Amino acid sequence: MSPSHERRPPVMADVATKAGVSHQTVSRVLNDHPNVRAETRARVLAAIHELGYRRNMVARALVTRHTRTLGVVSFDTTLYGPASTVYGIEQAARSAGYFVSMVSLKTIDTAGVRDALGYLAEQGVDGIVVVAPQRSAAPALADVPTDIPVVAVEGGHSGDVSVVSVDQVHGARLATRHLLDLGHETVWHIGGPPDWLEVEGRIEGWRDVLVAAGRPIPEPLPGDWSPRSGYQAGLRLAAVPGVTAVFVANDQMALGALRAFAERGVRVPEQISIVGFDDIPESEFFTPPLTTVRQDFGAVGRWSIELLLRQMEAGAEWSHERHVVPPRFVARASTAPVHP
Amino acid sequence: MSPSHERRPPVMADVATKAGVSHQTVSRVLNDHPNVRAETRARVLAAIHELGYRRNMVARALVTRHTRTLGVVSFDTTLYGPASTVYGIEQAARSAGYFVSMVSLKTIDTAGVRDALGYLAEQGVDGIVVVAPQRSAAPALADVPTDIPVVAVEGGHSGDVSVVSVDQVHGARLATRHLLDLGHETVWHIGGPPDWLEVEGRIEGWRDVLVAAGRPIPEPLPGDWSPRSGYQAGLRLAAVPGVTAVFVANDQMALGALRAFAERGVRVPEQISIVGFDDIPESEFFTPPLTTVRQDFGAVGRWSIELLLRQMEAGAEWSHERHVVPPRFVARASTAPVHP
DNA sequence: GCACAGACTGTGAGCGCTAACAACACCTCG
DNA sequence: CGAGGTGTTGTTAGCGCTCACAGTCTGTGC
Repeated sequence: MSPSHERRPPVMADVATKAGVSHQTVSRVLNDHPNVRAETRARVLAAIHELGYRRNMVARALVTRHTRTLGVVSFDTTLYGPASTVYGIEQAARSAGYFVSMVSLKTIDTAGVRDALGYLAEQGVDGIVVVAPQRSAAPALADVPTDIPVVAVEGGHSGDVSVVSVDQVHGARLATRHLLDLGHETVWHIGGPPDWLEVEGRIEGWRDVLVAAGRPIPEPLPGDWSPRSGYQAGLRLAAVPGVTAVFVANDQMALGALRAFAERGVRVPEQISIVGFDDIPESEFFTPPLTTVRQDFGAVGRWSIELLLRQMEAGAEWSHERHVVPPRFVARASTAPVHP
Repeated sequence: MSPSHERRPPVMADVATKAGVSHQTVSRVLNDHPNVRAETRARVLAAIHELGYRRNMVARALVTRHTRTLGVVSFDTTLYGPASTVYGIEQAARSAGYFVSMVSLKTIDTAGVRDALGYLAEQGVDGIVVVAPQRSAAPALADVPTDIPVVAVEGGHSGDVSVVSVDQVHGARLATRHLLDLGHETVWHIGGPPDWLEVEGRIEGWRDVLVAAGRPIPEPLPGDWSPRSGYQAGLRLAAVPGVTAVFVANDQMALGALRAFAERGVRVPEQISIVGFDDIPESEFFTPPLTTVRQDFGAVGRWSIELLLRQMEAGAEWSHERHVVPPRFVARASTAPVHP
């Protein structure tokens, strides 16, 4: 009831009074303005400490017109890839002095992305990173509020935004070529969910190599990134005679396939060679340790912030940039020369 | 140069002018105030649409004194547990109409947590969830700014904050008892990093059951959650004669141990039984599929928001609450009766 | 001794919004 | 028919901060 009871946190004016200066001088101390006498600064600092004063960034943002907050829109941050990317983004943002406001979408559709961007814009974020690897996210990026910089991660080539991505095609080529080099006649493929751009890139690279080598191109098996879908595809593959090499679109599905083969008594790599994609921390300890293609998600996160900050500095006269992070082939024990 | 060139986004006053009303009426429309004539509302809405107006939430927050943003402090969101928890938090927060501002710490020390809390407080978040499973995080929670509600996930009993956690002790008991029930003389343990509260809980539960059954208590082997550390511990265990059952503090280390045993020619579960903890999506497809204890991270996330919101509503006269999420034992193929 | 630069500090306005109150129209009812 | 609601709108005053500008107080050079 009594207003004295619910005492409000101290504001700049309180500090000023206590230190015997004007609120403006307090502001100068807080913003490291050069023209403040050392003795005055000390007095202000003491008052701040004594009162437990904390600057109200909301009021500051209202006048400076920037919040030092970046928005991140992502999809299922439970998956290792997005989680690592977002982690990289967050670290890079914070070391550049920015906060991160997260929106994780349950499903990626144009409306969802559009809404998320709208919310973030209302919040006044200074820039946005969209980790939206699905094709259907692209249209939403097209009509983003023009006054706020956006970087897409693994996004489409939707003209108007900067993009950071891993060279999926190249990664798939490395995997496929490795298998052909081991003497396999052809390579089967377990793919990811259809709408994903990465999935298309991996199929493209895989197909390229087979075509160039004049090998038969088996129909890719469908998957959804989950170990279970890899397991089911593996079961089907185990029943197909003559399969000796499989390129799987991610490590988790590769794990499922490994399990399926183990159950069917198909020995890896003696009878079938498997290559995954991602190089999750577990892959090295699969049975057998998985040969795979590493994506440097941390680098993707860092680069997305790098491009975003550049774009924020440049302002309007900014030409959109594209950065490609190279994948790296990691040979382990799940592949072997074809046994005659 | 010309100020007309860089046109500012429209503000409430622009909408008001266009609709021929006062800015206050626009505000009323935006806030769903009942007392606005339908015809007026329509005119305002039209003006908003036409101008592409978006409310400035920063200005709004300055006067309402809340931002509709929740802060989340977490540790290494690359790990499955924290990632899933944070995901659950984010979803629950958003469906309650809140944004989430993330801070992921690289290392958890008191200073780091304190800083993170300070930053978030400056940002004006309405509440904070701290996913800080280490003992060293507790002191920082003690001196959190008193005016802002905080919920700790897997945190210590640091008196002053609400806590959501999984019953680690119970989970460990389930795992250990299962192994004893299968006829194993005793159960070895590969533990997590020392500072973690969960680690202590799991050791406690494991030891309890062994003590109650009057079994010998082997020295726990150290680990750091990584598959590699599990692998190394597994290698050491494979060299110890008479080991028939191991309870591993998480699934990733269990994977490493599985790998170590495979390399040493120790068959699982025929010669050694293994139980993990967490039930990550991969566990079901390990070789062999891992018997483990499931933690419902999604529920943890949802509950933490639930408690936080309650606390925010209650305000000062709030007594701190504790919610415990039960773990669930999941039997699979990595355990078997001891072979005589 | 006075003009003048330079260092330091204070004053006023305003960012875009909401809350509180005032004002007005229109109705109802004794 | 005037007192008193009730619905609808406008006016004013901040929220806590920074920016632009105006002082004040030195010290320096001629």
